[in-house]
Amino acid sequence: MQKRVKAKKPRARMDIRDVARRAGVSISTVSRVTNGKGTVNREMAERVWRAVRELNYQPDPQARALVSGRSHIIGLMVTEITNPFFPELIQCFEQFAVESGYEVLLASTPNDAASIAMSVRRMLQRKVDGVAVMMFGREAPILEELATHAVPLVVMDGAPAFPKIDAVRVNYDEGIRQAVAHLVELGHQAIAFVSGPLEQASARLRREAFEKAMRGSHLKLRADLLIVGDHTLEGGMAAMTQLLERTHPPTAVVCSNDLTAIGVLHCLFEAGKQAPDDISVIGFDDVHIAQFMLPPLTTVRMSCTDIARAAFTTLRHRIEPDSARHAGGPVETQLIVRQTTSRPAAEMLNGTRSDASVRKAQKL
Amino acid sequence: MQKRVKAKKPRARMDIRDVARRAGVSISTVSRVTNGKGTVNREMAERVWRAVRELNYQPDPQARALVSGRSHIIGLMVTEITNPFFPELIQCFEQFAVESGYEVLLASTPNDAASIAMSVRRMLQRKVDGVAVMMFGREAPILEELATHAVPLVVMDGAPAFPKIDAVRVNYDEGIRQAVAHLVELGHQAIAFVSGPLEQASARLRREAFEKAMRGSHLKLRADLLIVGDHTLEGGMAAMTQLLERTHPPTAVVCSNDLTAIGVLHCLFEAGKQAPDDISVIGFDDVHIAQFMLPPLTTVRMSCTDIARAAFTTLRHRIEPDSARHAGGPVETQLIVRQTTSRPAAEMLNGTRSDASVRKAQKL
DNA sequence: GACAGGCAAGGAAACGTTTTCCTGCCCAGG
DNA sequence: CCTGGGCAGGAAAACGTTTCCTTGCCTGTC
Repeated sequence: MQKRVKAKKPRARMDIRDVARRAGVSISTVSRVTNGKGTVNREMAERVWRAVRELNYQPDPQARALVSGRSHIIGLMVTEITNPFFPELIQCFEQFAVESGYEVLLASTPNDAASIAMSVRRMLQRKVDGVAVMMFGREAPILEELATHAVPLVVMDGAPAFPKIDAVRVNYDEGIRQAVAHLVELGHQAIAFVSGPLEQASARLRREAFEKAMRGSHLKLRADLLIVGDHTLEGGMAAMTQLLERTHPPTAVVCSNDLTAIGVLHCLFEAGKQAPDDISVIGFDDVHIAQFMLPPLTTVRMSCTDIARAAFTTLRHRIEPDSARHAGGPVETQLIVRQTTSRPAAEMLNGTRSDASVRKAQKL
Repeated sequence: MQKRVKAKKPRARMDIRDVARRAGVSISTVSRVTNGKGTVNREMAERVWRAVRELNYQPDPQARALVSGRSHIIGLMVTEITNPFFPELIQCFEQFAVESGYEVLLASTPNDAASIAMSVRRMLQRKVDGVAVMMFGREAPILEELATHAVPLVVMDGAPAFPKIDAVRVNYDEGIRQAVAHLVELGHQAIAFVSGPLEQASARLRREAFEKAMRGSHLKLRADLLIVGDHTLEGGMAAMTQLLERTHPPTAVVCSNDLTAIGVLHCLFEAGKQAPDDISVIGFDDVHIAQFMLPPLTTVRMSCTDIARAAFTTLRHRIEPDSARHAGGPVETQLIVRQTTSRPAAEMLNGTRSDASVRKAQKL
């Protein structure tokens, strides 16, 4: 009776019962063997594994989840998926997850409370084992709801919004310090900063890093050169427009992310100016496309692989306390000098405006 | 006995039994009501719905999937998630999916056979109700394996690789015809085309569209101006490098996607030239960032919303035959003229090379 | 030598649904 | 008046696992 004589439908998938039958053991034993829980005889385990291989048995995740309560799915919540940094991050994260036998459920929500709440609901309903969130403005409601349900959580871009929440720590200070130092060395004195939306922890942290860096130099921090943007291309344009209207415009601007910097570059272009001749520009993230800008963008690099790894490892450690905890310190950042920075034009130092071509002549 | 006196753990989630009890009906009735299957008394249905609302009952997807065999999850397989067109597409797709009560399982695989096979396995294991694939080189193995398991499938970028597979149709011809016509009108005669990897259906289709468009003009199609690229920034650079080495270089180049065009722009920059003065450049996709290039990229727009909608609707129609089928024809494409195209420099028409600054003078 | 204790393995309950089967019931048609 | 058929709704089976409980056996200790 090993094979049914009149098997009407050759069942698509192998059952745990099939394995048990083939190995000549009970299904409990098969379960114990495949999950590595409990104690089993060596030789018997061997038989089970062989049967598993021969039948190409793969347990049904749904059934498994139903009884164990663990879905082996990790939720990944992002806003602004349009920011090219995110796809890179998502890909890395997914890779780590898959390697460890997890699946990734994506929620790319608009940044309004209603959508976010909806996404959280969906995650909860699917019984995700953990959630990684990226770049939210107001993460409080999420954290609350997820915490209520005891879902492990990690925020990927900075501040531990609540003491109990894991966060991957990023050393924003160093990269931005390098950026400012680089500009100072080139002779800049009026340096502007275009931040992201300040509800975002990462945006706040970056701005604070800038302020710290400025305090560390001999330069004074001019409040009129601190613009709050929104981490988008359009935001970058708007910010630069404001900056150009200042009576004493900056000679350099550092941006909270690359998208903003690209927007700034574009604004300059529309105003008939360009980096670095008229104004030096520095971005943040080192998105892949940054080096293809015209001219290639000087920016601060932050490794998405590092962030993804840190996030996943921390999360996994919460889910399976036996797994390795994240080793190593914060994710480091580092200035990459390309071609949007140079010495400020001489007359700009006096705070007067002038025509770019004239300045070029002077530089020669 | 409505409330248990000594409820030890207030169960996190409401059960179908709780609803049944509260509504004073059997669980079968609750199931029938919430799924809209079978026939139920109006007034009784009302009672059930009220109980559902009051208890905030949400059925457990795992249990539901276990018995019904349908997971309400749709797999989304993409390669090259780095291409900024994809995030936009993903977001749209997810939105449509969520609106219809589906979840999206993301698989952003490298483009090698092993990874793809693995992703397919994962999808199968999770019992996805359908799969949408985007931009694969060799989709054959996927299609085969998925077809074996009778999983509905839609390919999002073009050719119906197999007669039985759904595909969202895109009218590549029109946009590219407009692009070529635009260049012809400006007076270009030597027009190059940088294609994507030809294993990709969409890349082939776009190239054929270009050939068709050229045949439709009085221009002759020069084989030495047909470069095959790979849809990446680096590929665009490499292609332009080749083109510049031609004894009779083109005065205009149309690219199979925006990334390629941006690579081309960058190559020009490194060679001390620039669009459109030295060479006109046209992209394809109209990625959001295209308009922020310096100068803003002339390109062919293809709506990611349209594609996502078409893909999801077709897929859903396969999954639930009662749902609406996709209405409307192919997704249309359309030239967006920005600033990387202009009349060719006079002396370029003779096929000689010259210095850009000299040419600028001539133009005045 | 009896008995406690641990270990290996099987049996069966449980997880939360959908779906099949079955039982009344009402109504219409002969 | 009897009967067949459809409809509303309940009981129970099924889905494929994990996990708890039990049993038998072996070992070491008093």
